[in-house]
Amino acid sequence: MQDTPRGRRGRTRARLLECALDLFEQQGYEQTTVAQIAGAAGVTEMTFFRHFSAKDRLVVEDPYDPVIADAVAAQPHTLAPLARAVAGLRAAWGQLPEPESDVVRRRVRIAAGTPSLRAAIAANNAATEQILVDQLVADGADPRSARVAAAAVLAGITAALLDWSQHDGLTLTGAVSAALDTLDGAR
Amino acid sequence: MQDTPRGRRGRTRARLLECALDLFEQQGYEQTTVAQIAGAAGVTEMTFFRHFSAKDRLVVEDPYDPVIADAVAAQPHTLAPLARAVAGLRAAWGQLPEPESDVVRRRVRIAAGTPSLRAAIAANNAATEQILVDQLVADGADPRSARVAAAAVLAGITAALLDWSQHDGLTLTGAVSAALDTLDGAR
DNA sequence: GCTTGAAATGTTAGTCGCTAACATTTATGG
DNA sequence: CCATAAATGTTAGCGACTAACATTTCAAGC
Repeated sequence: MQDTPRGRRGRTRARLLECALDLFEQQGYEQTTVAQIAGAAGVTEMTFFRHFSAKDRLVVEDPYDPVIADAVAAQPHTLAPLARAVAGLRAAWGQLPEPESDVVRRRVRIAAGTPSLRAAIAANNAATEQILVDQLVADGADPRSARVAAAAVLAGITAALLDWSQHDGLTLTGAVSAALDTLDGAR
Repeated sequence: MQDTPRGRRGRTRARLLECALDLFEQQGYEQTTVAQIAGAAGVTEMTFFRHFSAKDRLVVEDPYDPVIADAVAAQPHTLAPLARAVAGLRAAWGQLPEPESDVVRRRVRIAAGTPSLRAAIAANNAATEQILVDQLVADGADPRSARVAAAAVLAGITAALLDWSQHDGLTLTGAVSAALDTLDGAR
């Protein structure tokens, strides 16, 4: 009895999301109006904003913050901030539930081709960045280095995600893993 | 006879910028309306948009793209993508004209406290990122690694800038230099 | 079955960022 | 002094988003 869609309520949200992704893929994100999405879902513009606080929330999803802090904390404190952040994210990734690549890919693909959405993703990463910073600092890292390392790692992973979404034949996990290697200084 | 403000024209742009920064600092970016800015500068809303294509352009400035490509190209191709990007930016920074810290700090400080502006900065970095990627790839780097490295380095430097703007007693150059050290794997 | 109360949706009206089409002023320079 | 172009103004409108208030829907208790 968590938040599984039931009754008519949960359905509306799902319908809005589905209609929106369809429209975005057909005619582009910027060209699609909220009124169109609402209309396609058989609902009012007002209702749309009751389910999604903003248009970009259809594409940008909140990250898995809680797992990350723990994973970073578990890394050896002898590493430099960047290396520790990388090691932490590598560990965290293993613990995350394998996402449904289909939906994720659709969303990320749309985001990849829309500058304003890429910006929205970056803004969304701010929360995760803060968690990363807090954990690194709590483990004795210099605050300034921690912030730089956290921002760099998240941006690197995000870049890998955007790239992954546009080329078939790559696994999500593989793309992220390769990105972490690069951030670790690997060729 | 270049673009030195003269007559009444060049003054308008400067006045808009000045009034805007004042208002932003007094009441915040989001709370300040374009109409207010225009009014304070004794001009119409329409005229504002003739000088700045969007509200955020008052704060987010275009980067110094051209220098970067050359600097990256000059780095030894034996380095890994991340290391080469860091070395390139380090070299590029030395060639850039020392900016007027006052104005820069004002703008960055405003951006640091405004999520939507941080997003705008990220969007603005996209162009520079592409240049970095192109140069790294041209020098033989793997495209995927190049993208990750470029995104990471730019995000790291941006994070350092935002941090620098909020703490007195730091030099811009020092902050950037320290960020590059962190990205290089230094403690 | 009927009522009740809350959740979901609708209506209306408005703000703000931004654009377009067209008119008007202002400032040179020949 | 006049022609021409740059700079500014006017009006109208779109799209994202918000607020205040009215209405429908639906499940639970009597």
